[in-house]
Amino acid sequence: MANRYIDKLKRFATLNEADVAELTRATARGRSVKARHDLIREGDRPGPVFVMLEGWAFRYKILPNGLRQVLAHLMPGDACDLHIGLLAEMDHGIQTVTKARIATIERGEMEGILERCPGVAKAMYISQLVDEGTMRAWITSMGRRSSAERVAHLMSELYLRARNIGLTDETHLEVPLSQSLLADSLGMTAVHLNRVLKKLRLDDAITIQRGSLTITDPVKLAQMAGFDESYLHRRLRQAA
Amino acid sequence: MANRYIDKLKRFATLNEADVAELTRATARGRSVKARHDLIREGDRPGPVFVMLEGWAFRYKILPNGLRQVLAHLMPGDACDLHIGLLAEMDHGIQTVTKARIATIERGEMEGILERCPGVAKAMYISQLVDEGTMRAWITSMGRRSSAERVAHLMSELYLRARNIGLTDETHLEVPLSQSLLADSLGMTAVHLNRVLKKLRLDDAITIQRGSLTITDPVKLAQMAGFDESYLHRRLRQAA
DNA sequence: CGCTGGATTGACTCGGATCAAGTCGAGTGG
DNA sequence: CCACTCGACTTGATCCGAGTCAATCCAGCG
Repeated sequence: MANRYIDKLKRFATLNEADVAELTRATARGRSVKARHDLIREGDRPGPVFVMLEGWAFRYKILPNGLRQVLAHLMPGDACDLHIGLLAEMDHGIQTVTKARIATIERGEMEGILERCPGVAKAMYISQLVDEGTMRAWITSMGRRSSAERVAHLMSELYLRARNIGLTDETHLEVPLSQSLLADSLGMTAVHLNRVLKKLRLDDAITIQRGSLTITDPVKLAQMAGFDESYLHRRLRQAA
Repeated sequence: MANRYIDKLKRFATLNEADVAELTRATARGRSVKARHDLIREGDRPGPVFVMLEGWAFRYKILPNGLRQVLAHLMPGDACDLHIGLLAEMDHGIQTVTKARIATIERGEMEGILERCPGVAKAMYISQLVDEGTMRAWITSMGRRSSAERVAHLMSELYLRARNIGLTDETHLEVPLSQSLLADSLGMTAVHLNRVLKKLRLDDAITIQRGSLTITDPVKLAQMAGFDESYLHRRLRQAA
């Protein structure tokens, strides 16, 4: 059975059989969760590390005035922070978008894995660095890109990440995110997002319809996004 | 002699004498760097982990069109990513604001410390989680707060972080950041930042003059920022 | 004493928010 | 099978926060 988490970690470091066995064991039990369910809420005490096996989720914060900001999208193979258990409480919530299957790894077990399997530890740390790079890209987008550039950039990010885990065909990808969720990801209103999407459609860059994203012109999209894919770190340091 | 890095780590976990000795040794040699000097540039291959002993610096990205986005401010006691060496190249640069003193810890040495000193490792991981929380707060600010709220929020962050390392008196703090640097931190223009600062001054919330920040009304400031200081994690998990 | 880089202010423009109607599609129940 | 409903998407009209452009102002300094 496919385990996208292990597949993803393999992209970051060489895993030997023992590593894979250990990871397979740790993520064997997956529980199912329904759509729009909070896996954890802001203020909660962190539980075990968890890993998305199937389905999408997102990290978010709610401001006192009720506004929501999405902080990251989690797709199959993504995990929360490795050391999440060190903090007393969550500074943000994580909610599923779709039905999902989630594996949880208890804190002690995670520490054991990091200790026993240096290859896995390396892959997990790289994965975390990549996630941080994505956050920096989001800050940059929010601060210094126009709304059309922001949309193009997010779509590029989602497309490339999905492609890395085999969720795309040539130009096409299932994106189960509503426009209001996308708007809350990009720091704009749903109304304005809708207009930007229309413009991108008319410019023959991308089309989103019923949860299905089509990249009409990848080059144009990447250009208008000012997208630098190196931040998703295809170029990893080779040496040990 | 004061070592703000060790002081800061002590806030996150209990360090025994061996831990302190190890850290003292590792950060003993500090080199001096002049103001406005790039410690590392986007695209560079990461070198050793480094730690700010004195002075301020900032992480930043430059977009193709020349716009700059500041991603984080580093003050004494702050460090770059622990595992920075795992990546092939930097996705952002780090530049000093003022003259600074920097300690560098080679990769092998850092691995040794993480292995030999679990207390230090824990403190460093918590410190990194706090930095990530700060990034999430920035994304939230950029996406969903008005410009005045953003300014108030950043000033609250800087004040509290500075207070944690003993750089403030009651209401007062040296902030060596120019208005254009602040504007690039907050995703706005220097002109508009200037107007917002004026408004905050007239509202008797804060005053900035010649690099000196005065918090006139801390309560008002925190209120208008919607500032939740728990994200700087004063409440850490107690248990081992 | 004039030069220079930051800070400040004013006049004007524009991107994106807000407010207000619809429209469309997938269920749901009669 | 069709009317009803509800949530998500679209579109238009208007408003306002923030950007842009362009002058100063001011302190520090060679």
